[in-house]
Amino acid sequence: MTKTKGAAALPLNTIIDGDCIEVMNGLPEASVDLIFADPPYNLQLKGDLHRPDNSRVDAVDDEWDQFSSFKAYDNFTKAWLKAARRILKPDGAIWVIGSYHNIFRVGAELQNQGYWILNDVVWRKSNPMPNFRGKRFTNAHETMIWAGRDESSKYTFNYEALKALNEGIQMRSDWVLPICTGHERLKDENGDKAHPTQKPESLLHRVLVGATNPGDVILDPFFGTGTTGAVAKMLGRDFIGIEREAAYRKVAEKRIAKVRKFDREALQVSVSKRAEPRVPFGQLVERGMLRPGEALYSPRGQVAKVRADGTLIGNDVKGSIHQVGAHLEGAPSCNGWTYWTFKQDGKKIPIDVLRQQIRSEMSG
Amino acid sequence: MTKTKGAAALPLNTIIDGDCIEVMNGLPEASVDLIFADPPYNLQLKGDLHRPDNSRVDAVDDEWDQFSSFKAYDNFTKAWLKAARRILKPDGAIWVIGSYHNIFRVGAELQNQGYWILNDVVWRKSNPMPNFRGKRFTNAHETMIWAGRDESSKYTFNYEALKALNEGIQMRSDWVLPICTGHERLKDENGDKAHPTQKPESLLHRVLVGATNPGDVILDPFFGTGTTGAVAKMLGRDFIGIEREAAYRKVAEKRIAKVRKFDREALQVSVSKRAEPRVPFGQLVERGMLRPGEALYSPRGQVAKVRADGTLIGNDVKGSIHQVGAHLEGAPSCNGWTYWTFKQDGKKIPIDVLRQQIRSEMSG
DNA sequence: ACGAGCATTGAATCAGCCA
DNA sequence: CTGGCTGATTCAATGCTCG
Repeated sequence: MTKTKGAAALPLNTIIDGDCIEVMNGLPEASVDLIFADPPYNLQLKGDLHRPDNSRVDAVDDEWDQFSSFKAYDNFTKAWLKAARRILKPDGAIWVIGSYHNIFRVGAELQNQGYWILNDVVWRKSNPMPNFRGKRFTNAHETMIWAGRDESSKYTFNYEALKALNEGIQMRSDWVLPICTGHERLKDENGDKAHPTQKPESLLHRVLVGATNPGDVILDPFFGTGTTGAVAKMLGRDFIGIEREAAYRKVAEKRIAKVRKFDREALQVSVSKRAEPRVPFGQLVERGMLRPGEALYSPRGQVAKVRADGTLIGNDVKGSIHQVGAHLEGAPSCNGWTYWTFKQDGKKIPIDVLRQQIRSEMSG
Repeated sequence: MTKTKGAAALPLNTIIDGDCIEVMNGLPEASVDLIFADPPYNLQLKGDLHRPDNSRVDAVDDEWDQFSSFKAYDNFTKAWLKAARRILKPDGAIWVIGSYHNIFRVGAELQNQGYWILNDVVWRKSNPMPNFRGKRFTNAHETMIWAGRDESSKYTFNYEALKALNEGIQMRSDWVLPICTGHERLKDENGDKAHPTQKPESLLHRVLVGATNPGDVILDPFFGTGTTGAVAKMLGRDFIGIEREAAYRKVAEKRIAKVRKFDREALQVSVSKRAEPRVPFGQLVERGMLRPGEALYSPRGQVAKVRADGTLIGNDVKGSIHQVGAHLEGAPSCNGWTYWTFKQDGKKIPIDVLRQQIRSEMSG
């Protein structure tokens, strides 16, 4: 399955073999909604990371050796973050997960390149491995950085859905979730774990429900055994995976083939009022739900009169329902919809009820 | 009180007026056991922020937190970390606290200079300020980096003391502690907060109990109102504070003068009570214990379907497990946990069983 | 004295559309 | 691109007032 964007096609729901930087550079720019990346953490640079050159002086002391290693890791980080940024849509965003070994370097480079950090999110593991030697704190968390492509990116954030996931309380930057074990943990032919750092599907579920919409394209440049792809498929999103190791690709293919998408009704999530159509106050007057000259009441009993053009006049102040409300309260702003009430059969009813009435007519 | 180290004297238990870099450069090298630093975060705030009730948030807009660019902030960070490293004993260590605005840059520079990161420790705030506009996750944590002066530093780590503080369980890298409020929060003559970012004593208590011994010398280059000094004195450690602002120094002096060593009451502050952890229903969905689209059954056999955000839809009503249950019963409220069952092997099982399962994982 | 209820507050990179 | 207007949005804890 592919989507065309200008001349180039987007290889949706496939796992691409290759180096993620080269592959991303071959994709059309501004074509991806979200990137989720779980880059290598290790600084013991094996063959897979881009070495700067072989100019390492002999008999370097530890400090220089560290510096050269960090330098190589930084070059690698710079390169893939740059390639990632090019293919992100202007309103796209990125998530990167890491530990203290690498996350500070990744975070600094994100900022250097102009990504705009939105939150750092702590994955607090409910069942971490203990520190056996008792020399440090149990390493019980990993850090994710969530950043928009630019400071001005209008990133996707499904606030209400996340609040619902958390039973009505807004979602915090620390998430308590167990590590990936049991049946979810993929095994190879020998019964050993197929990948050393397989992420739990619960983690990706929360990321994708919160930061994407159905039909969005999610790219994972370090696909591994495909947790991102599996959860994207479940949630009715499209994915693009990039992975160089044939063994991981094979496991991921098989895994994702088995996944079934949740049914459409189940994929609907709670939406914010912001997503609902705007109804101008004037429409209530035009429709005769409120009549010119009719009185509206503030919470403290002040009165304003409705005018034919949908403005109010009260206390010598004329203006919109919001402006007059703000003036009466001496507040910088005011939501007139929830501020004003009108009288019906002697009872005071919020004008927002009338707006809801119009909205339900529009949708139904 | 001073200690002599070679020729130079160490100004113990005093607050030094001046720029922290210059002052540290004037201290003898390799003379300090621990540094605790709470540097400016470089918040880069733009306009005003109001709460939904229209009250204005008192932002951290102090002059000392302003930097012209990341480059300027990096130069500042480089300079003070270098000065700090020089005065640390070979087996000394440093703690730095920050948020996503600055901590990645600090962490990368620590690594660049040869400090050896031991843990990143997450301070999870039990009572953070919410995200008022619903545009991001509640910023509910700050990050501390704990690093040895060198890779080879034999740093102090009081494993057993921390385990005791944690009711017999190994201390993890995430600490749940409240922010500094109430009587602990220092006020100026006008009754306003004396410092915009005063840290709680419980935080410093845990750091100092875990990473120093009685008699150790702890230096804080951004002393502020002196939480580090106050807790050091309580715990029988020596401190050196550096602070440029006369107003902060004055408050800190007065505060520390009042502190008595081994204040029992203060010790108890850090021991947290364990309540039964709250488990949101959404977590059952994220973790795959219940799948979106799956049916739940009411006692009278009515059916509702689970959605991806942990809400239910049944009989055209959407909402939490509690709300939909209450609606079906025509009741004002309903405990969804005991109300709903799911089917497993043909048998109906209360969803509360799944919650218990999660709780036992969390505590075990 | 005690409890209910209301006001206050905290390291915050906190809007989006249309003219 | 700017300016102006609409209108969406909060959790935990402390301390004070009032009955």
